[in-house]
Amino acid sequence: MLSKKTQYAFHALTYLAENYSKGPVLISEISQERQISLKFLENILLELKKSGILGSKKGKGGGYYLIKPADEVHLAKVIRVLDGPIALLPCVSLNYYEKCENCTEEICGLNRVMTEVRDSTLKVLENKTLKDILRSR
Amino acid sequence: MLSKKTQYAFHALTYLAENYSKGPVLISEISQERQISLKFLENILLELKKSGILGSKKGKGGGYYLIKPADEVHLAKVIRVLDGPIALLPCVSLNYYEKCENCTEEICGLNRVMTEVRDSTLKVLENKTLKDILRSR
DNA sequence: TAAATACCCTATAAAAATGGTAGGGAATAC
DNA sequence: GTATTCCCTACCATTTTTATAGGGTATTTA
Repeated sequence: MLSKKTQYAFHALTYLAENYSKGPVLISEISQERQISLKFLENILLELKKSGILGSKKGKGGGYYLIKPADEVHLAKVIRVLDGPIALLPCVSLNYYEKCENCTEEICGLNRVMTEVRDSTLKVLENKTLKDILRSR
Repeated sequence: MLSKKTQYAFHALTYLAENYSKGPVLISEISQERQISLKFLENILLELKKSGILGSKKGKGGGYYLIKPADEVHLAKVIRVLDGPIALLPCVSLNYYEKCENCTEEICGLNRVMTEVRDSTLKVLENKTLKDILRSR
């Protein structure tokens, strides 16, 4: 399951996408509109910024904004930034790979099946973008 | 990611499948062969029994055994028993559905996409069985 | 250049989930 | 009736999750 953090991230990002033309948006505005605890949201937006999804501007008239248009922000990327691996096992993760103990990948049947699961999940998440989850369509 | 519990369950179940002809197998034997803490494994096997995947026999000559042949035990079922929902959001879970707060499903874009993810994941996990993850093939 | 604005960063903490342990109870075989 | 083996409940330590607090730093504007 996706963490609250990731779910909040999606809510915040769609809000930013829907208000793209307004320029930088205040954390407090997103917090109020999407009912997310202000300080928690602050951390989330910071992580999204560090990962290159958002930009920010300080001082009056500042706030957060999408660096790329909504249809270039892939859902898989957002999940990876906040929740980490999408795969069901570390040994089949593309971005967070870790070797299994007590299990040789070549002969491990679970490894084979979970690779299949990963690929079919990514086929969706890497081809869907923020644009696909906007409210106003 | 799958919990250790679920991963151990798969290891135990494949061991039982590979020794299907032997009849009931001791917890302690599975524990040793697959390097799983005895008491932790005990809990796992009990859950698998309660959910109808395993049968058990007490007293001398007792142990745990698969109720159905390996190719009738679907991976999705095992995951659901030990880890709960397979879906990425409660509001798209088939077996553990919960309504979202602050979000109407009809207009929620995330709901639509995560339903797609769920379906593509289940397409794999509901069609693969223990037989597909055995070591000896 | 001072004051207001708004993001930046670190630390802390409560609550929940995870991973594992303990010990006696109940059924079965001999 | 005794040894065997699963059954069941409770407990515990650690980690992760979900926040909260509070000051720091950069920017704008007057």
